[in-house]
Amino acid sequence: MRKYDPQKIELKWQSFWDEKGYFRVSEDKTKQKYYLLEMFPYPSGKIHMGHVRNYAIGDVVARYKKMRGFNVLHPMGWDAFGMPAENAAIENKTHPAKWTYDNIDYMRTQLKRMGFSYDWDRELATCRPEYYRWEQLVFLKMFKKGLAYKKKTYVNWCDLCQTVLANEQVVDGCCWRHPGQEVKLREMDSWFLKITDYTKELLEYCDRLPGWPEKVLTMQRNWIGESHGAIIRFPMVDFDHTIEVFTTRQDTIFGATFMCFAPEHPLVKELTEGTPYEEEVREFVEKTLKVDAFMRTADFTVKEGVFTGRYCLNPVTSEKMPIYVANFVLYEYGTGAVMAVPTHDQRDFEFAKKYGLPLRVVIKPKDAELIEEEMLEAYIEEGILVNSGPFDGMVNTAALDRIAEYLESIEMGYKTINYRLKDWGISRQRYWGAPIPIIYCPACGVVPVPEDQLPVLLPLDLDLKEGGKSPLPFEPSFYETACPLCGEPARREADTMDTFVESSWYFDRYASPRYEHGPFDEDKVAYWLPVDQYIGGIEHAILHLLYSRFYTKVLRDMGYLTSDEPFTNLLTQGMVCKETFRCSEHGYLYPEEVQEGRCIHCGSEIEIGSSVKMSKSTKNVIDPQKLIDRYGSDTVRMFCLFASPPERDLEWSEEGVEGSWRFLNRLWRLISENREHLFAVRPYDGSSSLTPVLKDMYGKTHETIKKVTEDIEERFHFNTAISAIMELFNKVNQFLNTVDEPSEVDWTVIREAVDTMLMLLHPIVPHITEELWAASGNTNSLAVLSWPTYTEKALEKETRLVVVQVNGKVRSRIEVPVAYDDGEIQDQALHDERILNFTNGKEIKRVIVVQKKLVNIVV
RNA sequence: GCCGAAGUGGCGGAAUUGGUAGACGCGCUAGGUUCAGGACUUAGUGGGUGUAGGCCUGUGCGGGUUCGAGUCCCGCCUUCGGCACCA
Repeated sequence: MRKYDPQKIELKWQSFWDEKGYFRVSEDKTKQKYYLLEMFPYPSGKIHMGHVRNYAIGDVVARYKKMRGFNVLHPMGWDAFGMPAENAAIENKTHPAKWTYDNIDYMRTQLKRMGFSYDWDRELATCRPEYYRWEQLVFLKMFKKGLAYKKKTYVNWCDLCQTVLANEQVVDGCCWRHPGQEVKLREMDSWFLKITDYTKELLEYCDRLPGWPEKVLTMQRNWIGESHGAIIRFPMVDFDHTIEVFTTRQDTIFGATFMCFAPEHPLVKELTEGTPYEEEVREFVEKTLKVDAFMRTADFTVKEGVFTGRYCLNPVTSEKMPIYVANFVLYEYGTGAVMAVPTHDQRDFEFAKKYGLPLRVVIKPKDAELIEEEMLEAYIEEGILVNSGPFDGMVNTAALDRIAEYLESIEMGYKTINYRLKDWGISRQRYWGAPIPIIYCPACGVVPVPEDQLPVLLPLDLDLKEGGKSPLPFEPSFYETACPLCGEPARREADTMDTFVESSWYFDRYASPRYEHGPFDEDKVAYWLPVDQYIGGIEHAILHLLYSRFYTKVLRDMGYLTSDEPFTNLLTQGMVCKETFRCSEHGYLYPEEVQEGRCIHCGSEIEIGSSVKMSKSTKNVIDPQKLIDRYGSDTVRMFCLFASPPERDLEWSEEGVEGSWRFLNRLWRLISENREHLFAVRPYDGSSSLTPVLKDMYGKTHETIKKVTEDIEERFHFNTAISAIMELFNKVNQFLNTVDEPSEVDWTVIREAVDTMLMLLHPIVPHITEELWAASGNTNSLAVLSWPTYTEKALEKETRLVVVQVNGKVRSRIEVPVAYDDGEIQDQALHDERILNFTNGKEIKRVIVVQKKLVNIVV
């Protein structure tokens, strides 16, 4: 046989699998289904190491499950709408559609070159009308159910994106796509999806997803942000309104001495209009809103506010409380207004001190007094209620419920739960997205596009505008239409949907991707869904994974789906990381711009930075295509799986890739050099008796099957699975190195070991294993073969190793017949020569024998 | 501040239920092969110490439980991730 030439054999087997159609699946009720899905890629241009790792992990599981007899659905598609396409199109003077479809074509060949076992017949791209028409249909159904609505409100705006962002897309007060680009609040008309209708279920089901990492569930729980408290009503003085406030501290109600509004609160304008305070309040509101979200919400920002000239009444003390507008009150949280209790809340305390507002202690420590004038900070510990009427003397935490009930009895409030989660803003003022199927008629108002007029096509014959502004509102051929109700001229909605809408249901569409009579063929969806195993990056812990859960529940309630949750099991793989190179002249450098520790542009010494996620901005990227060209995809796959367990970050290592390459070459040589011998015998079947060395190899083979099966099945720990196979390989190799002329029986045992290795390695490195499998005389394809099973008999041994400790320290290891019981083992251990050195002349206090594995002698 | 995860050789990482710490791979050292390099191959490789059999020590730090602790308990430290003027 020739030497290992991955380029040749990999292409050969890829077309073999393709021609045989091994990975095309249909609903087969006689088999157990297994839906394995990796997060679909954005067609950014070419695949990166993150994709390779994600899809290598998924492919092992898919191929393994197939070998285990499951009917495996393993689809692939493209998350194809989104801004990068527009930006690239403007830059390269092309069209987002062309850019996107070209990228898809290239990336598809790359994925095929990796040998992933996808059912390519199910491929979908979300930018195709055949896909987004159903998204528009579901939107209309949501609109009719009141789950999609439009409102004018303050939204997050990114200047670079030229669009609105959802709350989930704001990270540290900045745009998620543009770190450092501060998000501004802007008052706009926007479409929202009512995810808050499902808040409780989304939260409750966090406890019913045992297959999800605790980390992701915690992040989702945090994001939903449940807090138990009460709504309290404050009647206003000389103004016909009652202010409602949410608080978790209703126990402090007797100490509430003033009220604060968020600057965005619509009531602020009403309260001050035409009063002497109007001007000052307006100035303050404007000034505060100009400050970006991050600075405004930083805890070092000084608490500031301005008096509105209005008062309300404390519902339990009837005391007059001045109403302020304050920068620290968040409009998005609670009701946008807070009751201020300066004695027991630090923010309120600072605010009261600054503006000379009254303080009243209502909680005191158990064994001390608190005097308002002497307080230097708010008292926030547990304590005893004082100045609280009928509640005096109670422990404040115990009084929470009682005070809520009291407020309820006087109709001044009620117990409630508040959530941080807000409705999902999906309007985007961008071009490359799915049009929102709505028409505005001067006479009839907001009118949904009739379902039989779907899809509302995104026009492709447009020129993009510099800076990213959408051309849709400027394109009469798009926005000019007739009202479906009255037939008069009307205007189309020109906003498109957030691309996260497309990715919230694509996994359902894979069940029937070509279905033309609705979003889903219900029988097929019922067969395949939910996804049994979902695999992707942790960065989607709240965004995509929360939206998808919400959509699943909406689609279920519309009757499309029967499952409550989209993904039964979730694996969040770690990032691929690499150190960075930096030149004082040229900034970050690509690895190829560095030679012998120097910048190839200026020759100055480079600075090596710590290992961070591979990204274009830090230029610490490795192009997987170059690796494939050099080593083949099997080596790349193996490296990704061997270097670390999937949930952990993967540290890039050139030497590590070399190691995988060397192993595959050794495997190739082992089989090609012994091909005739292997070819001539059948694998050992366990019937004839074996020499101890051969019995050892036979046992090791079956141990390896057990270990690898458990590692893949139970833990997805492919790194240890590969280690185990390497151990078996080393054993076979060592045998061949020490025995000059192996006998026929020897070869049968070797053949079994080699066959087993190829079967176990197949999901990891499918091409080389197919080639070697065929080369050693097998006629069937590994891709459709059954996963090997181990026999208990093979694991049985004649002797076992027992560790002997004296006072917990290992002093000897003895080989005993397996038939020995604990007493016989103990006896032999006590008479062991090495052990006698430690026990001679000492009193043996105690001897512990553990599971025939270990003896500990206490002297 | 709250919540979560993690800390093991020169490096990536093993040790699944408390029972041989460092599997497997990389790197390194020495030898073989080679004109040389690479590739391949043999042996070694936590630290300390001894001519040697060996001994001592060792899983972030300090305690504890146990015959026995990387693993369990208590108290810290560090790193990473999430949430956070959340009322």
